[in-house]
Amino acid sequence: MHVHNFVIVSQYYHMNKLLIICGPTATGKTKIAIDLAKKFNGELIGADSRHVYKGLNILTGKDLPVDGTKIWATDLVEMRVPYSVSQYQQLARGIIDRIQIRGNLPILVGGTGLYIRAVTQHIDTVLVPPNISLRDTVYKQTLPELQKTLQFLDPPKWGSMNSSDRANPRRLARAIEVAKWYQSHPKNDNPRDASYDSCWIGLTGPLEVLKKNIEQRVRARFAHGVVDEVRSLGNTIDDATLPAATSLGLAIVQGVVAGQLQEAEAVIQWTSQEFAYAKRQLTWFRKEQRVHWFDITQKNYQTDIEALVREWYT
RNA sequence: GCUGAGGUGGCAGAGUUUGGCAAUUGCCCCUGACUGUAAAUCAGGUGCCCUACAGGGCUUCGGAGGUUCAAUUCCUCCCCUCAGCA
Repeated sequence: MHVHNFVIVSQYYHMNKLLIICGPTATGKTKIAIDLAKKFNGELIGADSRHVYKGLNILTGKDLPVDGTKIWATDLVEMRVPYSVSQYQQLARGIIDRIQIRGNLPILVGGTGLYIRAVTQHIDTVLVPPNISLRDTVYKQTLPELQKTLQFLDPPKWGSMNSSDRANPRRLARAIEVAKWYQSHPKNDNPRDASYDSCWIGLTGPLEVLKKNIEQRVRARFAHGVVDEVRSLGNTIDDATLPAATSLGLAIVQGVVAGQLQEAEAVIQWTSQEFAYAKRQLTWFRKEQRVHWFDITQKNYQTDIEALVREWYT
C-alpha cells in the first residue's frame, strides 16, 4: 500500500516536468537533447520555426534520423503554407501532455525563443487570427498613417510600445489587427496558462567559437548538397514573403544556383547572416532569467548538465 | 609611350561644376528591442579622444608643393588604377 502510493505520487510529481534546451544556433543543442533523452526516457519536441516545414533539410540544418530519435513538431506543413507561433503553441502543448501521460520526459529543444516562450507562458492575443485583407490594406499605408491608426484604435497598446516597435510596420499592423478583432469579439479571459515545472538549459560559448562552428556548419551544408537541394525546389516557394522562403541562406544559395555567386563568397555571406542571427538569439535568451547557461568550450559541461537534470528530475 | 577616365572611411559609392561645416547613402560591423510572419521584423551606433548626457576637442578625400582669409574642389609635379591607341 505504501509502495503503491509512492508510485502514484511519484508519477504525479513527474507529470508536469518539462526540460528545455535553448541557445543560439550551432551549439549542439540537439545532440545534448538526444543524449539526455536516452538517459531520462525523454522525447524531443523541436522549437524551431523553420523545421516545421517539410523540405530544405540541409539548408535549415534539420537534424535528421541521427539513429532514429524522433523529434516532434517538425515536418508539419508544406513550405507553401505559413505556420505561426499560435499553431505551434497548441500543438507543442498537446504533444507535451501526451509525453507526460506516457510517463516520459518532454524535452523542448530549439533556438526559436518566441516558440519556447509561447509554450511556457501565456500570450494574451494568441487566439486573435490574422486578417489577411486587413494586412494587405494596412501594408500599403505609410508608417505615420499606421501609427495614427493604432493611436486611435488602442491608445494603451500604443503607449506600451517602445520606440523601436512604434517604427515597426509589422508590429503596428498586428496591433491594429488585434484591436479591430476585439471590437467585435470578447476578450478571452480564460487562457490556458502553462505552468510546467521546467528546467532551462542554455548552451553558449565565446562568440569566436560560435562563429567558427557556424562557418564549419555552412561549409558542411555545401558539401552535403545544399545547392542541389535548393535547385530542386523549382518554384515551389516563389513567394518571397512565405516564412519558409525567408530561411537563412536560401537567397544566397539561390544566387549560387543562378551562377551569380561563387561558393566561397556564399559561405562568407551565409556565415555572416547566421552569426548575426545567433547574436539575436543570445539577446533574446539573455533576458530569460531561468536559463542555466553552459559554455560548450568548458570541459565537463555535458556531465554538469546531466547532473543538473538528474537533480531536478529525480 | 600617347589619349581619356579615375584615386574620398573596412568595402561600394556621392560630394568637386560655382573653393566656405566633409563624413549623403548602401553594405559589412557593434548594441538593443520583440507576445499569431520571430531564421521574421524593427531601433540605435559606427574616423579618433574626453563626456552619464548635453556638448567639447582633434584628424582626415593617393603624395609633395603652390594660389587663397579659406582647398576634397583651382594650379604644378610625382605615384598608382582602369580603358582605348600604339
